[in-house]
Amino acid sequence: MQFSILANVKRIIIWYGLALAILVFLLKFLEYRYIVRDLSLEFYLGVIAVLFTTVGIWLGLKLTRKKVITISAPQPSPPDTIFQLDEQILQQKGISKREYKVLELMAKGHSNQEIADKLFVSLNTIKTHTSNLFIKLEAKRRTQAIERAKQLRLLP
Amino acid sequence: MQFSILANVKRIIIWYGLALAILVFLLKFLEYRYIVRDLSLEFYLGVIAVLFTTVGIWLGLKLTRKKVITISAPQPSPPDTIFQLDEQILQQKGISKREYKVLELMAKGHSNQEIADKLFVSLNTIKTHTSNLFIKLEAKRRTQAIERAKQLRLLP
DNA sequence: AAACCCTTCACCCGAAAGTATGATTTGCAT
DNA sequence: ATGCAAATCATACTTTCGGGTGAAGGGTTT
Repeated sequence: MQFSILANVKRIIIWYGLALAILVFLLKFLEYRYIVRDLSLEFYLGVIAVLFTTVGIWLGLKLTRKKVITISAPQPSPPDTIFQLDEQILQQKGISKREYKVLELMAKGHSNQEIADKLFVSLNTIKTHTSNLFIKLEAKRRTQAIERAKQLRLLP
Repeated sequence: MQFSILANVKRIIIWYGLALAILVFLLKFLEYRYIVRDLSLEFYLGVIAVLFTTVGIWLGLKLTRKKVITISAPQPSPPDTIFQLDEQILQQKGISKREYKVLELMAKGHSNQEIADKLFVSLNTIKTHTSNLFIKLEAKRRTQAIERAKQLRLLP
């Protein structure tokens, strides 16, 4: 929500006053022409109340529109710019193909065991790869390695 | 979190009618006692209008706060690179401010201890936050939580 | 006042991650 | 063939994570 609230308030007040004036005029007009005394004060009050409650609700909604939630809006993830791997940096950092594969799976949130299963190697092998990755990416943790890799355009 | 809308509406209507009745009574009473014809119809209308606009705004706020009304607003997500946090999803997932702060620092590659130091709280507190985050993001690991959060547009 | 959420913190325990070191095999280049 | 990097695996050990549970205080809503 990026618009001036103050600017809008002024307009709202103007509209508010205008609506009120028109309404009063309309009622006066009707009162002395057609309906006259058939309708009691209670009726008028009711009409006004309902009308302005509606206005109020509308205002309330408008003012807090940002808080309205969406029930189902699954983001179809990346409509982003097409990711282009920077292989130069890959070579520059001395990251091998296998290590990069591990890095990818790591970034997807897989555990070492899951990566091992996916690549049909042992857990220890993955540990070795990750350890080497951390050294080459100057990271202490996998989350740090992932962040580093994204900054280096090694990951989308 | 869903709850009975109908039950609330019934109560609101009752209160609404009651307030209206009381107001009418009050006005009638005043009309024939003290103020009488000094005040014009316009004045009454104005008072009623303002009053019920207030009620309306209050209602609007209450309704939106309770998330009863849902208006889907699927944003097309402009091709620019500026990250726009999707607060709707944040609320939808029930992620608190503190939890989000932790999530941010987590995504930057910090350990729980580092996050604790940065936020001046204990390690155990961060552990609680992360645990709750994993539940809310349906993740088993921090790397998975980060990946999930990025897909949900909660993180750049 | 009661119910509820957020934030904070604690303790325990098991699982996963990370460190260090060493070994074997394979493919590729000198 | 020799040397070397890559890939594989192992053992042992430390650190970090994560799950489960409980609880206290502050704030808001009912």
